[in-house]
Amino acid sequence: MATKVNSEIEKKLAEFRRPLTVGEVAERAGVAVSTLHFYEAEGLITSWRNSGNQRRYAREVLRRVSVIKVAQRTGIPLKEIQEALATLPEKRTPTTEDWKKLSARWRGQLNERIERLTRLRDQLDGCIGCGCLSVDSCPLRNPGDRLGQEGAGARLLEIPGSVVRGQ
Amino acid sequence: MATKVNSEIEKKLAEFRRPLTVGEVAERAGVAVSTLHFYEAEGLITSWRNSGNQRRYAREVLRRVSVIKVAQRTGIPLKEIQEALATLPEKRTPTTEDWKKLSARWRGQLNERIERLTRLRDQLDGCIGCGCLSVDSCPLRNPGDRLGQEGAGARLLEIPGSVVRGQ
DNA sequence: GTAGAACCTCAAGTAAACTTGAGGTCAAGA
DNA sequence: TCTTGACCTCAAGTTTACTTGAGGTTCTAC
Repeated sequence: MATKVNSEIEKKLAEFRRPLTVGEVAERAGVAVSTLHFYEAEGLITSWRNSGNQRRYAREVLRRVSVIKVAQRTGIPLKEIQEALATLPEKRTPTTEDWKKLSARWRGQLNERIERLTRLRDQLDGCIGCGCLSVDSCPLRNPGDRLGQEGAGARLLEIPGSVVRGQ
Repeated sequence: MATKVNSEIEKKLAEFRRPLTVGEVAERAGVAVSTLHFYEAEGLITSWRNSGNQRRYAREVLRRVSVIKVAQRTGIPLKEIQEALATLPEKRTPTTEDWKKLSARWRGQLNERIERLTRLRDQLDGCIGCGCLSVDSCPLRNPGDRLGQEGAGARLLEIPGSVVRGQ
């Protein structure tokens, strides 16, 4: 009897530990299969291959993908996310502590973004309609923080060239 | 004597009304010349040509460019900025009231973005390090607002395909 | 054992917002 | 007049984060 119960438990354990296919990861993580291919190529996640050359994933990858998406929503570019993830231990499965460090790292950036946007909103209220926008002293026209303004998109657009040489 | 003073004043007025070249606009607005070409091609600003086919700008363009840049920093994509600017009167020079309408329109969006980021930060604090990230009930993994998340970059990245079919 | 779903690779395409380059014209000062 | 800097056009390149497509293999269930 006991052996029967044990084998049941083992079955479940085995199922739980069973590696995931790309399709499964895509489904559960809510991303496209092509995205997983892409993340792997960029070194954000890893996998191994089965005998037929198909990708297999450890369950841990689900959390990784979640973290990637959360970080992206805060406006952090993939490259930075990759760097942050690279600080996670490779040998052992990352612990709660490991993840918390990442969280702390990103929380600061998020706060900065929020502050910048808040300042911008306050200035927008007072500034955009008035005459000062056409004058050099307007805070909107000459923001102190000219680099790394806004998320991946805007950051890309404001660093190279135009802003460096002007503004 | 009076005529001399008058001619001085007229000189200054003429100087003030003198149309600007691309180079001048670029310098004063803090953008690259190529950016102005680009904005013009996209219908964000206008110019006329002199006899030698060079662009000339009304001074008003400086304010327009400022507004464009401010709007961009709030995370509004150029296309939307173009649409908003298109609501400005073409015949007369836009008044303070005209600009205020734009400001109001964008302030709402800015507020939304700030709120979303703030929620995200609060969730990040409680969530990323805990176990719930791997579970479907985690707010970070299943944010209620899946569309139009974040600025131009992220919005682009989250609308098409992957998210629609998953998450 | 075979159909059909799922997977593989690699190249190319997409979107936004510009920049860079080539090849040529225009304007202002010595 | 001549040189040099500022302009012009148009095509192509850049970055991020993926997606799409073509052409081919593997898995799974009947």
